[in-house]
This record gives sequence, structure tokens and C-alpha cells, in this order.
Amino acid sequence: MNIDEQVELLMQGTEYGDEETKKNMTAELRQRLTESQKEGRPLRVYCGYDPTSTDLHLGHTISMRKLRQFQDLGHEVTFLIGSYTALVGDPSDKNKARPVLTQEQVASNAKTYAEQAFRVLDPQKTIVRYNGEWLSELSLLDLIRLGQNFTIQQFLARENFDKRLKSGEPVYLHETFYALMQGYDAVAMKTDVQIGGTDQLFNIIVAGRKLQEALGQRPLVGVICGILPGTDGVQRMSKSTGNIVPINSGADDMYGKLMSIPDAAMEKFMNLVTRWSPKEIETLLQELASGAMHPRDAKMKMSLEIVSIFYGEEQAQAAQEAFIKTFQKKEAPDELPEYKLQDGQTILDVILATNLAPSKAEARRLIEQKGVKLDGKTLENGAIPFPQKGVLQVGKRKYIKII
RNA sequence: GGGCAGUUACCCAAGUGGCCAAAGGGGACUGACUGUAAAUCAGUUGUCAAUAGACUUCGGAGGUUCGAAUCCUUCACUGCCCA
Repeated sequence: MNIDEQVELLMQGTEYGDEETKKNMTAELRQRLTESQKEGRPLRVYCGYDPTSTDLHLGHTISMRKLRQFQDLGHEVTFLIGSYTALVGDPSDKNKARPVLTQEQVASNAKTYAEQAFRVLDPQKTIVRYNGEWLSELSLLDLIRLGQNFTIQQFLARENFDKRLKSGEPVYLHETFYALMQGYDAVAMKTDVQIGGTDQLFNIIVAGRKLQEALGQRPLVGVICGILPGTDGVQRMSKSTGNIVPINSGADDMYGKLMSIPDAAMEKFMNLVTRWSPKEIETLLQELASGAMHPRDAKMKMSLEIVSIFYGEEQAQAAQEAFIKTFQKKEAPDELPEYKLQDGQTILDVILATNLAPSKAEARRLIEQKGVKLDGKTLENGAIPFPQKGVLQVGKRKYIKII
């Protein structure tokens, strides 16, 4: 791959919110790649992850995909675990205080995090580090010195602080430290390239670069990945919004969730999570626009590709077939969770016991709304004893086999 | 530290003594239509109970009252202004 192609690939799916910044970063990246090639020195690339939760979803993997691209081009990739920053809580995407994690929680979260990350990254070529390594060494004086490089105004101008300020929500002093800590990570690792989402723009482009410069290093290149929308296609994918595509919930589930995203969001998913090149995506989008390809088929292709990344070709194929059977031919899936019927249970009892509804009132409502079927027959009354064994369907996508 | 305002269900937000399980919007869920898409239409959205109804909920605790989300006291939290 020549430098131009490399730049195109690495800048795929990036978003800077500002053309000028994008141009500058692109130019700097090209510069670095050229130098790296000439000197035979791989670039030091990193992305940080705060191990605040254990369930990774597709949104988390965007930056990992990007790391992988650098990895494949022979650069040195560090998977940085924000063991220390996790204690502060990034103000970038939250409006509620995060619980303080214990050392044990951080350690165990970090472990599952890394496991899931290695479905995308090459474990052989990945360096794993913890930022507690250097952040815990900083003294108060050090922190103050770091703070001398920034003005309050710079922070106030930052969109998410500004927004909270205007709407009367609290902005805590410690939240400003987060950017300093992250910036210091870049310094401590003598970073050439840092990867992050658009919510990290400030931390990376402002904090990281500035601190490196102040401490006599060459400022890093920020590769800012676009934000992946959730299954609703609009809002950012996040656990609290409830629109995530989890990585660990199985190939069938992932395939199904991907098929349910709105068409309009497909392009983002292609750009951000598939292994496809910019050219391949371009071609596909053109076929889509010209009507040569049905949007559903494009989405199936995309879902197959994404599931393959995490579960391999074979399982992805199986997931696709299961999907066709269940949803396009409307047959019950082959493999279902099973539930053993107990004596004297009513239909309502069974729905509740199998967690298909959170309460009896909810179960009753679903029945009234004709959302409950047994072997394809709509059930009308939930209070009667469960009629016979069979496949119970609640809503569009919840099935369970009653034995 | 002083003054003022606020805290309502998943979120935003109305409600200022009984007609309040609490308007409206968003979200979510169900059904119709579809491509498990979007858009649209109809409905549901505290818990328990077959129904009648009962119980729990308007930041926490206590009080006034036949009756409190609404009034009083106190505690906690947040914002604004002043220092």
C-alpha cells in the first residue's frame, strides 16, 4: 500500500467537526507516515479505554478497528487501560457521576475488556499498559504545572461544559483534570498518533498536543473516529440509551440487531466497523443509490461482514441462515432456550418465570395487545393454565420452547 | 460564608389541599403495513388482583389536616446572584 492509500484508509470514518483541523491532521499524518517509512521506525499509536463497564459493544470497537489498521501497517500499538482515569470519570459523555471503582473492579473489568478487544486486535502485536503506571507518580505540584498550560476559558469553550453551564447543570472542578490526565498519557508514552472518538477531540487535540509541546515533544496526530449510532440509527450507541449491539451476546443476536438498524445508518456502520476499504464501500453505496441493490441485501451483506469479524465466517453464515428462516420465512428458530413447565402454571406465570415480561401486568398487556403466541396461535387469556407444550412467542423477537 | 430558586415516573416537564397513579412531549413496548428498515396509523406504558378494588410512588425524615405531590419544620442535593 502506498502512502496515499494508507492515509485514505487511516482517515476513513474520521470526523473532526471542522474541515481545517481535518486537513491539518491528514497532512501531519501523511508526514509522519512518510518519515516512519524512510527511517524504518514504526509509529507509536495508542488508544485509551476506561474499564468502567464490562460489556463492550460495537461502538467501543471502532477505535480498535482503527488500531488494527495501524497494526496491519506495521506500527506499534498500545492498548491503554485507563486504570487511573477511571477513578475520575470522563466528563465527555456523561451527565451523572460515575461510581468510584475499586482496584479489583478495574482489574477484572480490564481483563474482560482486553479479551473482547482481542477479537479485533492482534494479540501478538498489542502492548497492554495501565496509565496508573505514571499517573500515580504525579505530585500535586506536577499537576499544577500541567494546569499552567491551560486557561479556564479553553475549558469553558468546550461544548459539553458549555452546554451544561448554559442549562444550569453542574460542572465539577475535578472533571477538568481528566483532560490533563489523558494529555499526560500521551506525553508519558511519547505518542505519535492517538485514536479516539469525537467526544475525545478536546482531550486529544487540545490537551494531548499542548502538553507534549510544552514538555518538548512533537505534538501527536489525532485520529478522531466518528461516533457510531445505536440500533435506533440516530443516538450514539451507549448502554444507558439502550441501543447497543453487544459483542458477547452471540452471532445470531448480533446479526439480528444489525438488521434492525435503519437504512440511513448503514453507511456509518460500513465506514466505522467493517473491514471494507473506502473503495469497496463507495461501490456498494453506488449500487444502493442506483437501485441495483436492494437496501435489505446491502444490510445483510454488511451484517454478515460485521458478525464475521467477531465470530468468524462460519458462525456468521449460520446466523444469516437462522435469520432468514426466522424472520423472512417466519418460522421459529432451530435453537431456542427451553423452559420446563411446572404444574399449575398459568400462561401469565410462564411468561413471568421465563423473563419474557418484567411483571404480570406487563404480561397481561402483551396478551391483550395480541403479542403472545403459542405455536403461531394468538393467546387471548393469560389467566388460564398453560395449554400445552410448544413454542411460545412474545412480541416480535422473543421465543422460548416450553417443554 | 450570605440571599434567592429548584428536586415529580425511563428522560424532559405540568400540577400549588380532595376531580392525582399524577396533563403534555420524548423514549420504550404491542398491533397493522413492511425488508425484524424508515415513514404512517391504532393502542399500551407503577405493582398486585379475573372484576370490583387494594397497595406503593412526586428528593429523605417528621408534622398540620377528615384528606398532602401540593401547607409547615428539618436534613440532603443542585443552580443562580453576591462575597
